[in-house]
This record gives sequence, structure tokens and C-alpha cells, in this order.
Amino acid sequence: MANLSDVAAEAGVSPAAVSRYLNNRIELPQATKDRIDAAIAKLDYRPNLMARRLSTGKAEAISLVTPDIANPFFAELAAAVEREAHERGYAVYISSTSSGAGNEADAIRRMADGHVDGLIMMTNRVDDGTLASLLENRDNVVLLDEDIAGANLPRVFVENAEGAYRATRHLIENGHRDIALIGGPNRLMSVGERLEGFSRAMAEAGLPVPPGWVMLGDYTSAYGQAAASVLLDGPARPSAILACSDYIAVGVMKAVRARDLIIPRDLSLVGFDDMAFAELVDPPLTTVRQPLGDMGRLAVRHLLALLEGGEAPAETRLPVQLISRQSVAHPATKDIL
Amino acid sequence: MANLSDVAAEAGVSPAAVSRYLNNRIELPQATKDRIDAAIAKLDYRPNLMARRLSTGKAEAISLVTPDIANPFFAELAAAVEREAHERGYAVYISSTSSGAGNEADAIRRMADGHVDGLIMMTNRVDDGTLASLLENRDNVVLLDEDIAGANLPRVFVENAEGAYRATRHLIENGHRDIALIGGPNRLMSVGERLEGFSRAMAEAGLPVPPGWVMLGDYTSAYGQAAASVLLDGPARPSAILACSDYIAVGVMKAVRARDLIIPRDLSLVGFDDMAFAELVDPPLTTVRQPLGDMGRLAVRHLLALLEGGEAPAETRLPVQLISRQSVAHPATKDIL
DNA sequence: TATCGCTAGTAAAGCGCTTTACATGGCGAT
DNA sequence: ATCGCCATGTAAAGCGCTTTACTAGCGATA
Repeated sequence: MANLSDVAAEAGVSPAAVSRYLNNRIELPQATKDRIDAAIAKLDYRPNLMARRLSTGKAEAISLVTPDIANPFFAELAAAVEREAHERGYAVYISSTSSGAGNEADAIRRMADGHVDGLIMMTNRVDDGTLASLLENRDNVVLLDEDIAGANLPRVFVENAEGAYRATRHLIENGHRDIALIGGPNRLMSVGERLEGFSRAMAEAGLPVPPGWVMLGDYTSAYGQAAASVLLDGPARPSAILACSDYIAVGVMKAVRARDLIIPRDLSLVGFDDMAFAELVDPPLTTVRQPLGDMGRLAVRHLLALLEGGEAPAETRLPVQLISRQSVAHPATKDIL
Repeated sequence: MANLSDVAAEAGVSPAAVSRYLNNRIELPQATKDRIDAAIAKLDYRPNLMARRLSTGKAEAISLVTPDIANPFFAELAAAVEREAHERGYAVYISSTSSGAGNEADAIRRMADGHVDGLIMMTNRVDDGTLASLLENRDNVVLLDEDIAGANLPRVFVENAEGAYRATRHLIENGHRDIALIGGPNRLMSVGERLEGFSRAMAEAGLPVPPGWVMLGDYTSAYGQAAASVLLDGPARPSAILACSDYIAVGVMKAVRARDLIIPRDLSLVGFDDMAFAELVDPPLTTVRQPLGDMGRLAVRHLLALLEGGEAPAETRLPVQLISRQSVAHPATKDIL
């Protein structure tokens, strides 16, 4: 495989000239440029990345830390990050931490090893301070989707509160007054914000939220099913449930089905995320769409801005969108019957 | 950041000694080893990967080419590949080609640039010969999940025919005689094999497969819905459908629902893949599980064997498993009624 | 005594690139 | 005739590691 010197020799110039030409660090007369170009083409020269990186100290790569790449939510975010990074000439290492704290820390250390230039960090756990301290004062990290409390880093989030607010309004506008919320892990930023949007909508409409009708646990279908079971078997049954993730919503659906009830006839349901399966379930799920593509893209842009010595906004909020399908209807007016 | 020489100086030995010690290429008395270890700890030394790579010419990284990382099927494969590769000390670059032929070729070229040592290739298209010619004679590529005709490379596949055979048997054993198949792209290896397993089971049972009851198109829900619509609206309606992917199966479900029919009462359905959503849909889908974890793991092992100068089996077939849920029942015995 | 062989290392080249500082030649201005 | 300067490059060091060849010292052996 040809190297820089080969090209230089072929073109009759010095290696330095070729290098500088390729990096736009020198002005050369057209004739010389042509000779170099010809030499490159003739020898099928491709720069050795390892050498360039050793020389410049830049890896031209970023790392994407995700809790679980097998989860389509993160996978789609990853796909967007990948696309944007490639376009900008960066490679991306995806590490899937399986929500293991140690793995997350490892990924961060690997970055410190010069493996990569920067990091886009996604997490779905509440940090105990370890990550925050590992990340503080870094100028090459951006947080995506979820916060790490105490880490003062550029963040790219969605309008969680607004999403939940709109979802709740949607239910209220459909005549619901008895609405429960099932959310993810307590103390996770997104959960808190969604709860706040929910509460605000309810308060504005003058609707009470009975104790026990806000259930916080996990972003999983299993938790959704468990929580919905409690709600459905309780003394007073809500007429609608706002699930803080589509996975939770699917769990709710299972619980509903197990009781021979029908959505939306007996219970209206709104999810969050608009995962691919949301329109595949029965009935197709009304949900709040997150702009996964934009999120990934923006995270990359902000990170690269940082890497190039620039600044990134401390916090970016992306708008969400209510996708209306068929899991919401007017509540059965039992009292009328 | 400390480098090799710093460590050597601190330990009072030469850089070469430290390097060779760290790479197990020298026997040193315990006292010396201790001094080096102490120096490393004291200086918090971490080898510079770029330098090592330039020096050895190995990237210690592999590339994973996937059609679409946002598709959970590939994402889970990717997660498995990641895990195994990391354990073996390799980093992995995932490239998501969005099924674009150019992107796949790009990923292959990037490997040639010394970016990575080897490649695990997944595709979901029928190659026109481009990929095959780009890949032929390479000794650092393994194919995963799907074949590229003409590329003579180590392959890791599942027992497609056997899976379809068992799924079909399952339907037959449940009393079905009128079974249709909806498959992915014609000429794709997995499709051909699944069709073969299906045909074999039908032939063995002496059951005819009417013309038009084998529909080949795409591994998508949209195609499943379209194909099922044709089948359901046809003159004779099958009592069961074997879908060659869970996405197809979900499409079938939609078509069924649109006609106010009920699975499994009016139609039995078996999918393929056992994607995460298979147990979330209604009814939970009986399907053929592919051992995604094993597939990824094995592909990595075979690739690393290749990279280390060894051999890899030309073809490995992993067993599949029928997961019985609730989308299959005895056919309605209309004639009896 | 000369030689051998072993232990415990070392010196230095090289991987392929980037980059800083410097060189050369020609030309216009003085 | 000289000076300075711009255009057009070049020389060489350095990035941090690996690796090949070699060596100093020393006890044992012939």
C-alpha cells in the first residue's frame, strides 16, 4: 500500500508538500497540484488514519454511550448520531452499557485514553454521583435525552413537560376527568418533567389527582402491566391513563386485556415516545412523538462544536408532537346508562 | 499524560523493557516488575492506542455493517457483537447502511483503509455482484444472518429451513390444511430456505399449496398487510399463515383486524424472529426464535480467529426454536357447523 | 585461561503522518 | 547592482509505541 512518501516521490515533491496540500495548508500552483493528484490516483493512495491520528492527537471519532442498543429507542437515536457523525467525518463507537454503572464508567475512561475525542452520553438510571464526578469539567461531552444531575454539560432534551401536558389536555378534551399517570423511575429528570406537565394540565382543568394515581417505577412494559393492574383493580377506576413510555403503555394494554376490557371503550390510553411498534399494537396507540432524528443530529453538532473549540448551548429543548391514533375515546358515561 | 518513557524513567529501566513487559515479551525478575508496576500506578499511565496501532499495524477494532441499526433485529445482533468483541479487547464500529448499496461499499473500503482489522457483514438486500466482488478473497470478513451470493466467506446463519419446517408442522399438527406463506424478498437466501422448509412440511403431509399462496415481497409489516389482504379477500381463504418475519406477521394482524376477523379464531398465524414485540402484540405471537446472542457471539469469534491467522468454519448453522404463544388454534370447522 | 551460555536488560530504527522553521530562486523596486 | 520579498516549496523533528538486534556482566565449564 502506497504511503505519503511514495506519492511525493511520484509527484516529484517532498512529503511535506503533499501532506500540506492534502490538508489545505499550502498554496500550490495548479501544475503541482495536478501532479500530486495524478500520483495519488495512480498509486491509489489512502492516508493511514493511525498515523494521522498519532500525529495530530485527534481520533476523529466519538463515542456514543447508550444503556441498551437493543432497545429501539436508543437504537434509533444511535442511528441518527451515526449518520450525522459520518457526514462530518467522524467515526462513532457505540457502547452499550446494559445499564451497568461500571460499563458507563469504563466507556468514559476509554475516552480519556484518547480512544475517541468526545462523548455523547445517554443514560436511563439515576446517577449516584459517580458519573457526575467522572464527567464534571469535561469539555468534550454532551448529554442526550436524560440528565445526569450535577454534571454541568451541554444537554439535548425534549420538551417532556410540554409533551405530557399536551397528552393530558388531549384526554381532558376527550371528556376524561379521572386520569392516572404511570411513569418511569422516580427522580429521573424526564419522569419528573412529564409528571409536572401532567399535573399542570390537571390543575388547570380543575381536576383532582387522587392519591395513588401517580405511579412511578420503570419505563418497562412489565411495570406498566403491574401498575395498571393496581389501578384497574382499585376501588375507583380511572377512565384514562397517561403512560410515560410506549413500553409502559403496552404493559397497560396487557393488564386491560387480561380483565376483558377494551381500549379505548373502557379505558383511554396515551403513550410516550412513538416507538415503531406504537402503530402496530391493537389498538394503534395515541402517543407523544420524540424527534429522535433531530435529537441525535443536534447532539453530534453540539459535540463537534465543542471539539472544534467552540461553544455549545447549555441546554436545547426539542419539541414533541402528539400523534393521535385510536387508543383514546370519550369515556363510557356509566352514570347516564 | 504520562507515556512509556516516563514510566521507564520512573522505574529506572528502558522504554523497551516496559513495552516488552507490558506485552509479555520478556521475562523480568520480580523486583523489576514491581518497580514498573509501581511506576505505572504512580503516573496513572495508559498506553496510547494510536501509537500502538501505528506501530503494530493493527487497529484492534472491527466493523459491523448493518442495514439498519434502528431495526431491533439488527440492533440486538449488534449488541451481541459489541459485547463479545469488547470482551476480546476489540472495539467495534457499527455502520448503518440504510440498505444503501453505496454505503455498504463505503464501509468495506473503510476497512481497507486500515480503519479496522475486519468486518462482520449483515445485509438484507440481494447483491448485484458488487459486494461479492468487493469481498472476494478477503480473509477478514464474516457474513452474518444473510448470504451474499458468490462471496466465498465464513458464514453464520440460522437453520432457516428447519425453523419454517417446524412452524409449518406446528400448524399442521393443530389441524390446519390450508396454509399460506408470506415471505421476504425473492432470491434472498433466508427466504428461499424458509420457503423450502415450508414446502417440505406441506409435501410430507400431503397438503397442496395452491398457486398464489406463496407470496414473496418484503420483510416489512406493510408488505405483510398487503399480502394478507390479497389472501383474505381471495376466493379460498387459508386457515393459517406462516409469516417469514414478525414484522410481516404484524402486518397480517392489521389486515385481519381490518376485516373484523380474530386471530386465532379465524386465522392462525406464526411469525419468525421472535422480536421483542412478538409477545406484546395481541394475541401474543407464536413465532420462531432466532438465537441472536449466539449469532453475534459466534460471528465475532470466527472473525477474530481469522484475524489471528486461524481458520473459521465455512458455514455455521444455529438452531432456532418454536415459541408457542396464542396466535395458533385449531381451524374453525365451518363444514361441521 | 578462554569460552560458553544465561540473565537482564538496552539502543535504535521504524510505523506514516504533521508541522515548524527554514531555504531557494526570481523579480520588481531602488 | 543590490535589496527585499513573494512564491514555492523543503528538512527534520516528533507523535508514542514496538521490535529486532545486540550487549554487559557473571558464573560455570573445558
